Amino acid sequence: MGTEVQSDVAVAAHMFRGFGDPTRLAILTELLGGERRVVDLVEKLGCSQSNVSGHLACLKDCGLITDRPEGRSVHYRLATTAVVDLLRQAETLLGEIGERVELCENYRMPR
Amino acid sequence: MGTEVQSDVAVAAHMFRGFGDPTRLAILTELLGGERRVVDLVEKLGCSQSNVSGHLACLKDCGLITDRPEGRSVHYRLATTAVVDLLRQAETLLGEIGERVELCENYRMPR
DNA sequence: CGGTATCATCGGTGTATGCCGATGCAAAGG
DNA sequence: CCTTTGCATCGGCATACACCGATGATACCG
Repeated sequence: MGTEVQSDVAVAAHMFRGFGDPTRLAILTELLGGERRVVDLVEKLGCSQSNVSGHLACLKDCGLITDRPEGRSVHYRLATTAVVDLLRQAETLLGEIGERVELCENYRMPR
Repeated sequence: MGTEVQSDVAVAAHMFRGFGDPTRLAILTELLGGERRVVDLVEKLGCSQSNVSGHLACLKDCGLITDRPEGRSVHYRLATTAVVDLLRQAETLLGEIGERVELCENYRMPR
């Protein structure tokens, strides 16, 4: 019982971590606009292709996104509307505490 | 606009990271049951008091929780119902992809 | 006043992970 | 075939950060 809750918390934290990286979140946000190819995301985000592919693999394994291979390219999209709902709820929360979050420096090294 | 979106993404990712640590998420989950003292959380979570205090400071600075000093003890609680809503939405999402998340090993979790 | 309880903060450490360039690999096109 | 294009994966750093024990700081109690 107690351990089960612990496990649930661990899984939930794992999922939140999927959203907790700027690059991954930028990918998810971009996918709000519909399917995107890897090369499109690379151009949009301005980071390396290997980096984007790595994050896509993570998001896919986590079940947050789905892929649709087509010829040489692979199209990615959000796996479920529940992801959209969570992002929208996050926007709501940010509307209330957004300023605070920016000020939080407890776990943020200067360099 | 573009840079603004980037900034928003960074802030949102920062907030998600608040939920993305097992200990912090366990704290937030425990606070779903109402106000808790630090010592209560320490006993419940079974980790060091300094660790709990550190996470509480982070969550507080991020605006996710609020504190209410009372004598020697400090009572913590969720700052807004929007936090509750986000946690509930996360449960919904986990209900759909929870199994997948457990299998994701691209970016391991800290122990 | 000492003594104790509650919590915050500091210093140090180990590790997870975000990043890149290089490489591997499959699908189109000539 | 050979080349090009689109992705995935590997090897390797660099560092953010989660953790603990020790130390302060404050309020309560005898």
